[in-house]
Amino acid sequence: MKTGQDTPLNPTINDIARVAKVSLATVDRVLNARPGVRDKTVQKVHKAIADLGYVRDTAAANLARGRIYNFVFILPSNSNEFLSSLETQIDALSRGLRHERTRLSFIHVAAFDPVALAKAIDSLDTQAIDGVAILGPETPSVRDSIAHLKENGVTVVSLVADIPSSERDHYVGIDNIAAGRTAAQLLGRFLGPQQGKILILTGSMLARDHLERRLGFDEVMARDFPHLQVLASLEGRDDPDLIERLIPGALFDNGNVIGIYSSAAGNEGLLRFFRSGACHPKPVVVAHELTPLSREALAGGLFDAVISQDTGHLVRSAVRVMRAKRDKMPINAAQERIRIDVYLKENMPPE
Amino acid sequence: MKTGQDTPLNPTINDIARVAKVSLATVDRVLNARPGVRDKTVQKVHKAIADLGYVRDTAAANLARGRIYNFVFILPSNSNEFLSSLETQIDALSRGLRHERTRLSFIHVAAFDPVALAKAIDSLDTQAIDGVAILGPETPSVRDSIAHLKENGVTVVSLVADIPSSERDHYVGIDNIAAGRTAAQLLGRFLGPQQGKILILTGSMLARDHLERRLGFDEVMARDFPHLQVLASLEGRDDPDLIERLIPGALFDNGNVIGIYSSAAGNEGLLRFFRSGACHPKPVVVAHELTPLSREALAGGLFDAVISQDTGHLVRSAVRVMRAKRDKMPINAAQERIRIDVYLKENMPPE
DNA sequence: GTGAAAGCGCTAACAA
DNA sequence: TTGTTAGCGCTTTCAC
Repeated sequence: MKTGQDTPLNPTINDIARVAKVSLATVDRVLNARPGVRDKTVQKVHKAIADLGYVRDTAAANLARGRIYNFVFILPSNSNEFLSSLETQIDALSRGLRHERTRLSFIHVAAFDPVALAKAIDSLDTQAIDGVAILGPETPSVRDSIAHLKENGVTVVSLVADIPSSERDHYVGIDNIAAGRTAAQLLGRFLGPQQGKILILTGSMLARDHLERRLGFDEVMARDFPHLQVLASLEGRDDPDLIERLIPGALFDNGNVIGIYSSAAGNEGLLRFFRSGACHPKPVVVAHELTPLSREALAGGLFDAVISQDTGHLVRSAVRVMRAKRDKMPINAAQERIRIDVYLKENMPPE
Repeated sequence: MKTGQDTPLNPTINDIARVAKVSLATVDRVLNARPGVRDKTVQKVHKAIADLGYVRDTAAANLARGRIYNFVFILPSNSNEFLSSLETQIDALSRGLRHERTRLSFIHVAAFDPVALAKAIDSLDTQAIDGVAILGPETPSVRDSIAHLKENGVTVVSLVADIPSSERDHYVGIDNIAAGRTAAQLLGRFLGPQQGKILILTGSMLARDHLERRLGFDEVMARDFPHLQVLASLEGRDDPDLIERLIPGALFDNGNVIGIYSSAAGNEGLLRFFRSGACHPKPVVVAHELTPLSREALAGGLFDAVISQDTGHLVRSAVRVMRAKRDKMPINAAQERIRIDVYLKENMPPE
């Protein structure tokens, strides 16, 4: 055995109270940075904490506090499979967490609409809420609204698309540049030496995740596959109907499209187009997000690869991070890093 | 808002004691299936539990119990990057869990040696241990040793390679058949229409994970890529030196090897061979496990794809599962499913 | 500024 | 067979 040989019991607040020669209440005050303690006393306590290597037992703390964490997810009101999966996961986790003093809820805001998003954020009751997870565009008004949340002590995480210029505490989602690079690599390798054009479906130029994917995609295409010509992005606004209408024209105008990178939501439109039989030979397709529809497409050979992020992990991670930030506890970076999942029909998870 | 609208506080044992008209102690006895309660009383309590929808607060329970979970990992004494990563993760998690009443340790057993494994399991002090995670071969003696653990109330999970014929409580690891299928798909797609032979490096025929990978690999090769000829497995016993010695002969004997599936540990040997410059043109290579060495090979183009399982997830999942089983709590299947990660040089996680 | 004491939800002696 | 009571580690009144 290499670890856990001896079992020196962890010090408790009783120990530090004893060592610092103060009462439990005082230890608690400095632990929680509450006012009304003389500076000298604070020092004494901190010294004892450091000397004993004290780490607070959050489970016991929460039990005593009777605290209930209240977290809100703000999501686009758009309807697509990825979002409903996210919502399903929130509901499921919410049920599981009812018995761990944590309440989750979500609200909807018009997609790609920074003004509506800012308004929704501003309308939140900062007194009643401990943390907010935001999936939406990055604009000055959104940044301001986030700053306002932070001022009022609310923890903020960005979800799926980062808002790095804001004061958000953490970003929960994949590295979208790397995701775009991965898509390019797959498409390029699968196509082999043949020459032709690549069509890119995106959602909106306002969505940071979509932009970043395109960036990464172009970079690898230019570097490794110069014989493939990447066309301008088709903006589908994550809307299946719009996408279905746009595709035929784009394909016809350009000719010789041998690959498609569907980098946003709305796969349904693309699939409807394929199923109409209007496309021979079928281009190699790399799409995003594993959903019932994309699974089927993968299984049936309509999609060749799907790049995905696990919505369950996304939601669990957002909640863990918001809790940790709230408790001023450290987060485990490795556990919270959302993986860029690559799915072929062979490694799709069951169900 | 869709969820968490109202906040009906969860019932506690006080509530069920009141409803069932018994004392706290009796409720506790029923809850923990302790003896010495009249059947009729048990019924009453169960009814109250059901009526109120009571769910035990494990955090409070553990606090009161002062219980310390003691979990042991049994790992091959083999030295390779995957195993050391696993050990690093165990150590790291162990440190993090010191303050959550959980102690982790690991012991080493000669690799691919069922007798040594069974002996190691038998030598465990079942009184002092709450759970064991086992990474090793599946044989009758191992099964018996596991049965013995179970009889003594120890939770058992199999790790990385399943031992389905035993009474293990859970398997923590990837679906190795699907992993093999994925490798075949990648190799086949990357190679395109060219004809040639595929070399397979395996560890040991005793290792169930290795066997399953080969199974899945062959299935997809036969179905989708009949123009590729899959050779017999080269048994490298996860030993870099042995592998380096075996490869040249295998390549020479067969000729026209255009793809390699390195399905076990010991990538180092393969890489040393490549770096000796003895191989032109370099075959397309799909390997297993993301490690410092395989990262480098991926980045440098020596490996074309790496199939992996996250050792951090593996360890965390094993611990969560052992804890849940110990507490007779349900596990979240989705969270505990270990993903088959596919890495290209583009989507390697940082560091 | 500081401390004493009650209590969060549960368990475990010890009595009865 | 059942109940009483004193904690687990921490927070939070309410006094001093």
